[in-house]
Amino acid sequence: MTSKHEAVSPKHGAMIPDHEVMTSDHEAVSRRPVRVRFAPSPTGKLHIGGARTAIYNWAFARRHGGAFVLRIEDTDPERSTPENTAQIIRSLHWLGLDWDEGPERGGEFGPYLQTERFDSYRETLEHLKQHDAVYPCFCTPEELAARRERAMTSQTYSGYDRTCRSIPSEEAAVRIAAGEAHTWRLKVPLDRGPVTWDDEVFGRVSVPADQLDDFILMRSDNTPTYNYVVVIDDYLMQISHVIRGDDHLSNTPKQILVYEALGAEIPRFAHLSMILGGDGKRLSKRQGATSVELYRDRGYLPQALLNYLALLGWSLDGETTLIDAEGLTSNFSLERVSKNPAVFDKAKLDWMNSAYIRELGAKAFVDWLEPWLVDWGFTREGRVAWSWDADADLCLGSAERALRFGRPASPEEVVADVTAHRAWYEGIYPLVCERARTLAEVCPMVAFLFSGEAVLLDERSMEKCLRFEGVADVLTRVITALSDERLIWREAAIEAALRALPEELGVKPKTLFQAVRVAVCGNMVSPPLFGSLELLGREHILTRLENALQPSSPLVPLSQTPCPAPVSRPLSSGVSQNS
RNA sequence: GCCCCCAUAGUCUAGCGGUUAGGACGCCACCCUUUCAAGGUGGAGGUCACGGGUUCGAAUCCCGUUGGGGGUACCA
Repeated sequence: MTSKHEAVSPKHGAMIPDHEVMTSDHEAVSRRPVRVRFAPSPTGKLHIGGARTAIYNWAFARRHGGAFVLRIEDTDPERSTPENTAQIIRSLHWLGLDWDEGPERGGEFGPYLQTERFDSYRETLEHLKQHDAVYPCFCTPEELAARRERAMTSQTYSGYDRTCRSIPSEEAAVRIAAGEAHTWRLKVPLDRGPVTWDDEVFGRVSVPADQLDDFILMRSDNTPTYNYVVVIDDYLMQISHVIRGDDHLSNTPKQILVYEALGAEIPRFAHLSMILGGDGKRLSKRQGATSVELYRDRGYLPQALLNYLALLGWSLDGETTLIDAEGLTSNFSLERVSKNPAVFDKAKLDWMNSAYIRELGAKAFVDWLEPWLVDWGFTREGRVAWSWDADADLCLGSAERALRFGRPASPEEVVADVTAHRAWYEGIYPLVCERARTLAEVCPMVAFLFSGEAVLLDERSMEKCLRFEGVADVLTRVITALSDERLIWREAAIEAALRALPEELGVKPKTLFQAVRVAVCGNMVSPPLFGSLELLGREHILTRLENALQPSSPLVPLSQTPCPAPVSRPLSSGVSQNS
């Protein structure tokens, strides 16, 4: 770094005259090898905004054949945990992102945990001391706070007043030697004009010189501050483009000053506007789900979340709404990143997720569904029944209102069943693929397939579809038709066998089919009837139809004592989506 | 207080001096239909935040105002 000290002009940005040229994507990547990083601090789970930042970095790196680095900013010992780091990495993997360098993976610019890089920060500080770019400050936090408050009320505050900057270096050395507590501050050049850079997203940004503060690089406990370490790391890791949240926009001029003090080449900056909640405020836990993990647990597919987040603040052409990882990595550009803060719209995510479910295919669908089947304890043996309370909306998939009866299968039993009857489970896909918006909705939608010979009948549905003059005749005739040994138990054949009946019985098709639907599925809203009949099997169908003939016992002969609904998946993490 | 940034229908966006302001989600209607969906067709919804300029012509360029966001820490 010493050799570069004189090499770079402090007015780095001024060398390129034309604003347009600077913001063009081509120019942005032609300067040096593309190396970008995502640098979360492990103080919580991967936030939806962080995920988008990661996606943009990743897509940018892949698009330009550059390197994508994962760096963990764990310098805050109070809030950082290894568990959070592991969790963030898991979420990034789940989203389908991969990186070239990072913790666990390694790389030639490591280590990638900031807590393992303290030596670099101290070494660099020595370098800055030698170049007279920093000075020790003996002001105590209390003094600083008092002065700040005073200046603030007189409306003149613009950073540290530089009291200690005028202390002669000999005197400072003596005080340090005597053990006096001190921090190290950046000596901002007094004759420095405004700090200006050309942001890849925001364009030219300029901050007046008098706002530039001699901020602290090294605390009195000899630990470095964020605005210092981020520069050292980006510099040492040879990051070419810093793509990050717009909450760092105001930090950028400070950081540029550190680059200049170092004589280091200044990377390109691209700031991403915030993601807001429905109330127009910054997305926070109060407004609903904010972590990637929570979306996974709510039944969203990573492809859908990736797609949604990618388009929340970036557009390919203003027309494209569905774009996969491949499309993203071959088309992403910072030029088309929006400056506007974006409101997170769950309804659009839901739509997108349903679009991806429709494209999943039966095989992949079962893979995704298996954990949910485990949570609900569903096996073909059919020992569980579900019901929804009468006030629940008559729509598919309202798991929160579910009551469970019977004895759910153990996870091992479920997995074994899915493995043994793969084809049968794949048969669920066509029943739900055009109906389910999330994986979480699937199990309640097809619960009637897992209660064996019986099903819980919804009161309102019985009222509407099963209580009419002649219902017994209708169901009896259906039973006869379906009992026919010659009937091949396939969807098409079942349909053919039943199609003729309404006319024969002199009832409307709807009357007959809805009666069968309620008797078999327990509800007047259900997946397609004939496919459901095929999957359930002739025996159970006939039993259920006969049960429906008994007006006195509309409910199943299963235990009618509810047992607790599953908690690990659909109802996990309890935060309600009230936005 | 001071500094920086932003502003196109409820939401995400296209637009980069001349368009009937385009697309998507959501919403409404109709078609399809045994339910719910999906699909198809059509529709409502924008004084392009407001006010001044520049220009023959402004959503687009400039200046104010308002509103929102961020920063202003020995947090990151």
